[in-house]
Amino acid sequence: MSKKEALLKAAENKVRLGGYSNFSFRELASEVGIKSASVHYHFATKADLGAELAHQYTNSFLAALGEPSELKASGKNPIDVYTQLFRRALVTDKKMCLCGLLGAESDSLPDKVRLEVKRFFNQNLTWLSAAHLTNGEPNPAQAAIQTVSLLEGAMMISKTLDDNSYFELATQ
Amino acid sequence: MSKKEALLKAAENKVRLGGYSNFSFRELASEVGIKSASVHYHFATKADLGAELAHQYTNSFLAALGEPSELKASGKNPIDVYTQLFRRALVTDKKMCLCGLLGAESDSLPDKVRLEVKRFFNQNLTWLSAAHLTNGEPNPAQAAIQTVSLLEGAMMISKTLDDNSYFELATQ
DNA sequence: AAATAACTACCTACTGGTCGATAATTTTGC
DNA sequence: GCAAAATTATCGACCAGTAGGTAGTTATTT
Repeated sequence: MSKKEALLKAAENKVRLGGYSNFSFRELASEVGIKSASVHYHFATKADLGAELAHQYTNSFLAALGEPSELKASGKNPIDVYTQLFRRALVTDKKMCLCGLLGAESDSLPDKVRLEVKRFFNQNLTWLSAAHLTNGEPNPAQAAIQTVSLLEGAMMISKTLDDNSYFELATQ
Repeated sequence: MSKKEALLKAAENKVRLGGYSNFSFRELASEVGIKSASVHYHFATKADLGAELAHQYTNSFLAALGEPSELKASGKNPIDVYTQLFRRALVTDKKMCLCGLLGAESDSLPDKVRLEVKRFFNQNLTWLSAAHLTNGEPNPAQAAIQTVSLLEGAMMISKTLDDNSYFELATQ
């Protein structure tokens, strides 16, 4: 893993625990074994780092999902696959969704970061609409916003109450 | 309004836009017309201020709701009343739910603040369970976590995408 | 020679928090 | 009724620590 990748990974962990202001160049640098000034070589500003982090997070997230039509073709319910991805983030990583956290504080985010968070949710809604459409839902757009809202909310509350059974109950 | 109340109000506005780290003693002080050192007279530490803020927010929120049984008795659906309170926060205040935002970053919060955020959700779940029970829901506890999850999630996404129609679609 | 990736040293701004002092007010004891 | 004591609410000055960011330098690799 390159230093740049290591910096992004370290930043992701911090942001998913406490938001955009929960990481500093000094902390990231010391975690990957360089100096804070060197972080500026890889990312000109903190906003650039945050934006690239959200961008790659979105890409990884969508890549992990696959295509709704292909999931359906292989006998899976794409909504279950989507739910499972959130569950893994909560249960395995024990962390919030990166964009769920950044979205909550989006009013105070630098423009380029906020833009990437918007991209995350727009892409998710597109994916979910397609998924609900293949499931024969009468109103896929509505089902899409309801699915992602429920999952983001249930994740946040389960984290807050430190009890994953709330997530299970909400998604059951 | 006393200086202390003004400080809490100023802090609420900041936190609801960008979380716990989005306010400083200096900012609050200058907004209410005192010096930052004087803020420490009213609140020993930042954590104390944050905890009292979340505590009062929870109390106001529950007071604004009223009792599920009384709402039902006066011909209202308590779940609609609950939804309406969230809608008002989003549409009128144009801000996130204080505890929705703090909950998302609860891993990085001082203990006493996190405790108050937990209290908010525990009280909300109790209220919602009672409300769904009066509505004759077969599984009130499940309906309760689903209701609050959907509302918190829809609020966050509507804020992020800067389009309240997502909230309307999700709650319709 | 140029690009890459790091460094040391430094800057200004801001953070939460502490200190002792100072008025103005309120409470208490005689 | 009044003086002493205590409480309330503020201040300026200061502190150590951290923030993001910059300038100029040094190796290493291409």
